[in-house]
Amino acid sequence: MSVTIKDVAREAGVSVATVSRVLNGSCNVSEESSQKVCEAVEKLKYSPNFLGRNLRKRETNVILVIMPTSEHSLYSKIIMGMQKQAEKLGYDIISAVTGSASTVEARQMTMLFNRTVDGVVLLGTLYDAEALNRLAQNYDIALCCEGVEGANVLTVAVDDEQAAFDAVTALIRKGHRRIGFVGIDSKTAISAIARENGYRRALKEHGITDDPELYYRENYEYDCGGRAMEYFASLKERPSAVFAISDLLAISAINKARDLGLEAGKDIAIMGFDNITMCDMMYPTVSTVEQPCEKMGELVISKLISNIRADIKDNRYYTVRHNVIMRESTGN
Amino acid sequence: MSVTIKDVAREAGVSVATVSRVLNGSCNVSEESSQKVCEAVEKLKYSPNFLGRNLRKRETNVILVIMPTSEHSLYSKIIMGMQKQAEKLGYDIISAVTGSASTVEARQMTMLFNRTVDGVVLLGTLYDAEALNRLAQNYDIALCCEGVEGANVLTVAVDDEQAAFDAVTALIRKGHRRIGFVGIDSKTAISAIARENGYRRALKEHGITDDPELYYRENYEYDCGGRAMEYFASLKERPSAVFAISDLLAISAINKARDLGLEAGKDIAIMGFDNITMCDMMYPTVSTVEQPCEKMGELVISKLISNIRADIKDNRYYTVRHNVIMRESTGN
DNA sequence: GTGAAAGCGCTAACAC
DNA sequence: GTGTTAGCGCTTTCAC
Repeated sequence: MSVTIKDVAREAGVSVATVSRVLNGSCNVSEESSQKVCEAVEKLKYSPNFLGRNLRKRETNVILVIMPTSEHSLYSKIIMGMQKQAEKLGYDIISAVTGSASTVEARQMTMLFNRTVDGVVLLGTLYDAEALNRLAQNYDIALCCEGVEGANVLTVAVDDEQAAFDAVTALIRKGHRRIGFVGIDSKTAISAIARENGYRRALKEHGITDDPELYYRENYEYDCGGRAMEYFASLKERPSAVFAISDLLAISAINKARDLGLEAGKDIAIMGFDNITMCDMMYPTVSTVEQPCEKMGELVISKLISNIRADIKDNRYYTVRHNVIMRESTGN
Repeated sequence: MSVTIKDVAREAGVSVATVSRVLNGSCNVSEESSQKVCEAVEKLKYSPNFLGRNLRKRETNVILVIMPTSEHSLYSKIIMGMQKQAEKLGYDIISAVTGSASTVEARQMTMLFNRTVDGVVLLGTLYDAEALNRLAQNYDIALCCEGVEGANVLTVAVDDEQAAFDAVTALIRKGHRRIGFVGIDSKTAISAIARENGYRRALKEHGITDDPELYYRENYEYDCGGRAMEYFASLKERPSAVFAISDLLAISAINKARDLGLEAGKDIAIMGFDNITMCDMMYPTVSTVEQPCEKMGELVISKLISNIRADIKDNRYYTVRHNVIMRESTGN
């Protein structure tokens, strides 16, 4: 039923080797043969079976991106960057979503183990450092956006600590001295911890005392931002500003603040992190820290493909430059 | 370097056939052999090469989802539904993003032609009916969310005409008689056209004259919603309500209305379509038409997999039930 | 219950 | 410049 290289060879009156040569752009083939093969391909509507080709060549030229959710504009933008770079280098990018389930992630990783793809980039992962290090010995993997403490694996991310420091410093420069922190209750979320450290360092370097009362930690779910705001509003001395480690949390906080009669940007300054697309569509627009998504995507793909092709693997941690963006939610 | 089935066979002291049987759960294998094979697999950390397996079996058990953008919560949710159903049926879902470039879409489709995947579902496509019909003769494809006029291809979507009718009727029931329409300037976007038709029928059935002045058509870009609102506001007799065929357009319109001193839900009612996640996070929250995303994903995967396995293909157009959701942007 | 061997579609080494 | 052929890793018939 399916037309194979043999059929093309027969139709063109040449051997399969010649057909293969034409298809793969080998120079050692006469103009005439080439012509005949092309006609046969056309006539039979032949499309080479890549299972055969990939099996033989032991490569697929496909990279799989695994992410917890596709409903995050940050990831979408990073993937666009990956795609751009991959195309230049002759690779295809496909993606899969785990829904933050480690079983699903593991299942998707089998595409790497069973050689269906040449490499994987993990946009946030549930694997721990030990597992990643073991994997990296036999396979080409990379982390993007979110590193893992102790993992000696190719990683591309912003300097979360410095980025948070810069964001909180921007709030301090606007005169805020009492700044609430909305974070994550986790020992493993390395970016969340780094952002918290950046917050703390900003306070310290500006001589502001670190008040344990001003921390709210839960998880990345939307509603947590609102709960944080409720908590802050309940304080006898409520903060004049809030730094949330994700835009979604910041947006939730902004909305809850309004319910409580506080207008973000006027009564309270609120700052997020990531610069998701929504930030610009909100009322008020959301101040935040931008990650250079496209650049991150391009970089991680370049490096990963180098690894795929090389014998010695580059397992460095690449830091890309962030950018604090001030919008309406922090006033003015 | 890579460990193969032969290595396992040697290690276990059995033939490759037996190893294969164990791996594929065949019953015709002794407890003892099975045990030995499992130990060898464990010891060698063997993972079967699916290129070999898939080549031999002529199937991959992978379905590719191609979409214009991954930055659309509608798509994310549909894919979650697909994944759920695919897992039940022993398939994996991978996805790829075209960025609305037909060249990219075509390239991604080659994964289907070259047998890297068993089937494709298109979440909106740039192919025309003729091309789709030709493709469907040789390959298993399905459309989801957005049908194509004249394409005899398995499709799952809401009844856009009826959904728009219901949405506009809801506005009319709230007392609006002058309702602006924000749509798309296209002859091929079947869902956009259907939604426009639904708008028109709602007016007609409620005895409202169809005023050509109340149409604004451009494209799906965010800013178009704002431009529509500027246009409506410039009218001598501006509409008291606006129906946009996408939530993004509605949100853009809401924001622009505010800039113009009009509060959505009070001074003007604004309604969207899709029920993207953002609707609930906006101020005001956005009234809209919900598509049953998860259900659509499950259905299209079930049907597509049936087609993959069957000789005669089901190319019907399946309609799923929508749901009008009234929130703050339409008042009360 | 098990093994030998053919063959899935392709590429590439080798011979001419 | 071209053809023959081995073999990528796997499943599956067939024979025992």
